[in-house]
Amino acid sequence: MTDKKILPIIKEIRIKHLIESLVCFDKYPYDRENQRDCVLRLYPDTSEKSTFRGMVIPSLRYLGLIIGYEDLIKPSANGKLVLESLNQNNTETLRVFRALLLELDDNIGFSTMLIESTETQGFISKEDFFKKLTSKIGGPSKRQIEERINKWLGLLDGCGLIVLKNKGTYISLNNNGLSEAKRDLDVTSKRDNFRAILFKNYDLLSPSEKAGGADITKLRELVAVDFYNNHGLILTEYQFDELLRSIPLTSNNYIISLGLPIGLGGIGDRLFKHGNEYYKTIYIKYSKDKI
DNA sequence: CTTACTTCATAGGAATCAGT
DNA sequence: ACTGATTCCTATGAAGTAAG
Repeated sequence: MTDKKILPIIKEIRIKHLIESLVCFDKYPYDRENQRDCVLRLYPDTSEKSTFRGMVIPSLRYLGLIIGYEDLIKPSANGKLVLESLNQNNTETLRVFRALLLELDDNIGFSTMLIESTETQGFISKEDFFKKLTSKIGGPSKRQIEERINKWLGLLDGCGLIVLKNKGTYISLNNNGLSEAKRDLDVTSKRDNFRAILFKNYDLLSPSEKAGGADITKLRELVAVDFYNNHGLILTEYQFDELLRSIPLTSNNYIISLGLPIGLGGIGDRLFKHGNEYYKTIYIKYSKDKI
């Protein structure tokens, strides 16, 4: 039984292009035509098929920055974090990118392997690293596997988690970036505030947004942005789900009920897994509302 | 008109290509 | 050999169509 990881191919790894494209998806949510035209302006003299569909959409989706398909594409909550960081400065945007990327990377284990590989010399040659990886990364062909690894390393380099030296033939860790990202991904500092911030943002929703239960997708976004703007903390979607699962659904003060997707209702949303079920909406009832 | 089947068009992702 | 762009493949679903 092979437990080889399948590493997706990320065609577009230039952070600048990724971010500017993401801005397009944010500027025109659920408006494919304008999203396309906006993105194509970033790639002059290229076709929709090659850049918009061939590069930008798959890349942003793999990176978890957009959700939905076809006419229902918009930024994810993680994508919103990146977009919010644009109000700050470039350093800050890279910080958000690093944290999100390191979280994704944990599924593949690059950084873990790199930490092990570089502890004696401080670096590892790309050749040696490839040898280490080929037994762990699956793919259709050697060349494809190498391209995927190279793209991923390029991303890690571009956001400051690693440093590619000597034209990329040597890899070393960017210890500052890596430790900052690890701190940013530490969930303990977020645990205490989570319930209060969740409830606060739930309460802020309009009655129509709460009718029939509030969209968990929407709350993920609001809560993450609140954590970021008001506390400087990076709460990823994964962490939101983890924390939401960790709070009791009933207490003396409130009752939380989760709603299943109805019909096609879940399309364009990332559903919330709790137990063995996937939920779309959340409804909170406070005990002071009791009749 | 409805139904059951076929064809067509499109999107997304995988793989390959081309200029430097 | 790299980097950026293009082409290829396949699933999905819309549109078309002919028989009942």
